[in-house]
Amino acid sequence: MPELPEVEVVRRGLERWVAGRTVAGVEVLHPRAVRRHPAGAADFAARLAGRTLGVPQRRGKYLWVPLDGHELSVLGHLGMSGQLLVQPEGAAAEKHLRIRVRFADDLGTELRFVDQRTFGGLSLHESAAGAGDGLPDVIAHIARDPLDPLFDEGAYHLALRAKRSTVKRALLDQSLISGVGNIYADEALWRTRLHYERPTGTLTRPKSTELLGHVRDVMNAALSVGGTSFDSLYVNVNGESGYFDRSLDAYGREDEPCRRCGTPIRRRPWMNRSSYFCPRCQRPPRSAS
DNA sequence: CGTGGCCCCTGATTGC
DNA sequence: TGCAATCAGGGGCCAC
Repeated sequence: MPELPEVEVVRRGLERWVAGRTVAGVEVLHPRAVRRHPAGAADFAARLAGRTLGVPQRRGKYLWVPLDGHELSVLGHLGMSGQLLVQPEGAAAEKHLRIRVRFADDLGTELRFVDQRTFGGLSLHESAAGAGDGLPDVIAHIARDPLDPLFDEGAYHLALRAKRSTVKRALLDQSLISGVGNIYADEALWRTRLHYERPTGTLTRPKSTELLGHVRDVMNAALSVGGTSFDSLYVNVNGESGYFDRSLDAYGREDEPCRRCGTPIRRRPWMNRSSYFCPRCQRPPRSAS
């Protein structure tokens, strides 16, 4: 489940259902699910067993759970199709169940990492130097996300202007601003009336500020209704869908009328994905088609 | 060095 | 019905 709002929904679910619990045993059912764990599946399982889970944290689309002592954290990324589910111990295995975490208590539930496309995974990492929240060292280069109180807006604007790139690429650059993916990038650009290929160097400070405001607004709105779910692939830890798909203005609305001007929304192939935009509200820059 | 292109994987859907 | 092509909320890696 991809972008910031969906990952935050999962983080909250983990905080409620697994924080404070002690791991009894771990089963890795697919090696790709722990490929970011350098020492391999057996080491991952062995080092997690017996540890107590702290309060889950998130930066952008990454989430991590500090272990007791806080020198080590479980890092998770959902990729395109990953799910973290809290299931009854006896529930039938999901088709794409990759990792199972059993607990040493009698609550009767376990944590499952389910991932159809195996782009996501779990791994164990040391905490970055000076990070009190157990931030794993391997994601120290990921920028703070726009909902983080410590997000440095001034530095963000400067870095954005310095890029020799286009605005949507910059929004998706997780080292510049994290948590934004294809859906919320298109939504924020629509709200700001910006074309996705607008060169970053031509953005004025007010326009850049407006775009950032829309990124925050659309993410907060999505978060308040449980995120965006088109299908059962994108659910919270209890398997429930969010409702923000009903509120999307651009993403997935090809040929449907723009809610501002009625012009049909267009879809263009872009970076092995798609960009959705209103051809009237979001005029392309001179150099682009 | 940044930047852009390609690849990793499985499954649903569409078109011939 | 069958098969190929296309597409999907991500990011790492590697040529330029």
